[in-house]
Amino acid sequence: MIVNKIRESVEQALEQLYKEQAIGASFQINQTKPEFEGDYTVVLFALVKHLRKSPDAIGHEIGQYLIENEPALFHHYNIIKGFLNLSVNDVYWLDLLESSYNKNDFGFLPSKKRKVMVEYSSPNTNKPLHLGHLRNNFLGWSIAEILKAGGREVIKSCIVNDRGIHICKSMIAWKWYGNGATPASTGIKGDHFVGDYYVKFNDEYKKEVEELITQGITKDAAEKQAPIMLAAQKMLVDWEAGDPETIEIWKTMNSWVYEGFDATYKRIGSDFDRTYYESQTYLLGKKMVEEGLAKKVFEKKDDGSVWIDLTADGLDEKIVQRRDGTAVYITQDIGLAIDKFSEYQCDESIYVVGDEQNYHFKVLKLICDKLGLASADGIYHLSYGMVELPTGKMKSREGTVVDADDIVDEMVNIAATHTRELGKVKDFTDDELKELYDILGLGALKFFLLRVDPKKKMVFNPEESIDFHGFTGPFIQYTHARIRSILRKEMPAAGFELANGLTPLEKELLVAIEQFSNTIEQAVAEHNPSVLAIYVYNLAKTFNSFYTEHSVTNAESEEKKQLRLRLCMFTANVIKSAMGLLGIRVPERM
RNA sequence: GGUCCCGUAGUUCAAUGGAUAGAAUAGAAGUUUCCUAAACUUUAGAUACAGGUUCGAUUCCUGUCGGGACUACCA
Repeated sequence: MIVNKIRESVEQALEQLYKEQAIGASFQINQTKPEFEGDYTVVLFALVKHLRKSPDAIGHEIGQYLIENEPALFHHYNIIKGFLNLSVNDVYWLDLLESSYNKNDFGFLPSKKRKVMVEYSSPNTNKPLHLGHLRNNFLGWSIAEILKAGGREVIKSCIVNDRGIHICKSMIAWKWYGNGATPASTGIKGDHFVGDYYVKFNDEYKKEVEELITQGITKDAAEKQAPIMLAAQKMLVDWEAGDPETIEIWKTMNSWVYEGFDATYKRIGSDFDRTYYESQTYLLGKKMVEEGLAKKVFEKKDDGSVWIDLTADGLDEKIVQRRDGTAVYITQDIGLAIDKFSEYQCDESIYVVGDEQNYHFKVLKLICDKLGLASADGIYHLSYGMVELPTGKMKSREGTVVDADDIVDEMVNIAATHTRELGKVKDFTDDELKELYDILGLGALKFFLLRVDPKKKMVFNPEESIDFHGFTGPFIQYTHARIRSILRKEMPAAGFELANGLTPLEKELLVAIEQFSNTIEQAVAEHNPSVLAIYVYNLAKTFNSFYTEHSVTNAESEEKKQLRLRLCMFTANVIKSAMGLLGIRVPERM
C-alpha cells in the first residue's frame, strides 16, 4: 500500500537526516487535495517543535532526500504553507496494473489469527422484524465480512430472545382471543401472526386499565392489577416451572415465528454460524447469580431480589434476579457470555446492539469483570443509532413502525417499475428479471442503511429515502453493469506492454483502486462499514467521469486500450468485492 | 435530578486538530450520430450561540440554547 510505503520512506528520511532528534516525531500523510500538484501530502507542522526548524526547511530536506534515495518511487515534490506534496512516479501505478493482474482477492489482507464472534440480529419472538432490525442485520453481516477480509476468523451468532414476559403477552392474548387460529388457517406469515397477538394484548391491557381507573383505582395500581397482565406474569412463572401446557403453547407459537424469520433472513441474506436461545442460556446466568453471591459481588435484599452495587464505578445499583427468583435480561447475558467463551475462546466478542443499550453493556462488561470471567476483556458493544422517521422515533403502539418485509417489498417493486420504464433488459427471462429486481431493491436498501456511520442515528423518510440516483446502491451497481458491458466486448490481454503516461482521470482511478485495502483496514479498525460504502461510491463516481472522458474500446492506441481495459477490470473487481463486503450484489446488466 | 449522545447547505449524509468545510438530493443552466443518460459537466447554497486552548478548531475544553437516549423486579 502506497501510503505505508511513503510513511516508511519519510520515517527513514527523518532518521537519516535528524538522528536522535527525530525519535518520537510523528506526522500525518493525507491524499493531496486536487487543487495542488502531487499525490500524497506530508503535514509538517507536527515536526517543527521536535526538529526546531521551519516547516519549509524540513520539507525541502525530506523532499530532497526522498528523490535522491528513492527515485523509483518519487519524482517530484513541492511545499506550500507547511505541506509537503509528493508526486509518485507513474511507473509505480503502472506496475500495479501489471503485478495485480489476475489477482482475485484484491484488497484482502493477510490472516491476523484472531478469532472474533459477531452477534447480531437477536430478535424477540413476539413480533416481526422492522426497519431498525434491518440496520442491525445489515451492519452485523457486513462487519463480519469486513473482519474476514481483514484476516480474522469470524463466527456469526444470533441470540434469540425466545422467553420472557413479552412472549407471554402474545401467548396469553392468543390463548384468550385466538380461538385456535394458526398462520396456516389465516394465511398470515408466522412472525406477523404472533405479532398481531402482541398488539392485541396491548389493546386489551389498555382497555382493562381504563376500566379499572373508572372504578376509582389509581393508574399505577390499575396497571399492576389488570387481569391480562397478571395472567402474563403468571405464565412466565409457569414457564420457568416447566408447566406442560404453557411450554406447549410457547413451543408452538415460537415455531410459527421462526418460520417467518427464516423467510425474512433468507430474503435479506442474513445467516448465522451459531444460534443461541435465551431459554437455554438463562439458567447458567442464574447459576452465576449463586456464584456472585458467594463471591460477594452480588448481594441479596430482604425481599429476596439480588443486586449489584456499581455506584463505585459511577453507575447505579442494578438488579440481577427478581424477587420471585426469575432471571432478568442482564442475568441471561452473563450466562451467554460464559457459553460463548467456553465454546469458542474468541479474542473479541462483538455485540451489534442499539445505542439505547449502552448502559446495559457497560454494566454487563463490569459484572463479567468483577466475576473474574475470562470473556470480560473481549466484550465490545458495537452500538448503533436508532433509525427514525421524519416524525420521530418509530413506535409500535402508534403504528408508525416500518415493517421489514413491507419495506423490502416496496424497494423491490420500485426497482421493478424503474427498470421497466428504462426498458434496457427486455430480453431477460422472468426469473432473471425477478433476480435483478431483488439485487437492485435490496441493494438500494442496504446501501442506504450502511452508508451512514453506525454510531449515528439516522432518518428514514419513506417518500424521499427511496432513491436510485446519486449516492445510492443502484448508482454503483449501474457503474458495474456498464463496465461489464465493455468487458463483454473485449477483455484485457495478458503480458501487454502498457503505454507510458497517464491522463489525470486514469491516474485518479488507479489511485482510488489502490486505496481499497487501506479502506478495509480502516473499516476493520473502526468497526465501520460506512467507510467502505463511501469509498466504493467515490470509486464509481471517478469511473463514471473517466468513462465519459475516455473511450476504452476505441482508444487512441492499442497500448491505451489495454491500459484502460485493465483499469475497467480492476474497477469492476473492486466494486464487486467492496459491495460484497456490504452484502450487496452487483448485476452484469441492468 | 443523575449519566451519556447529538446540533454542518432547504433536506439526507461526509470531513484520524490541517490547505479554499466535501457529496447527494431538491433549485438553475447544459451534454446523447460514438463502450448503458439509473450517467456526465457547470452553477448557487451550511459548521446553533459565546468564550478558551494553538501555528491552525466542524473536531479538544467551559458555558448558553435546542434535540435525543438511558436511569424498569421489560427484553
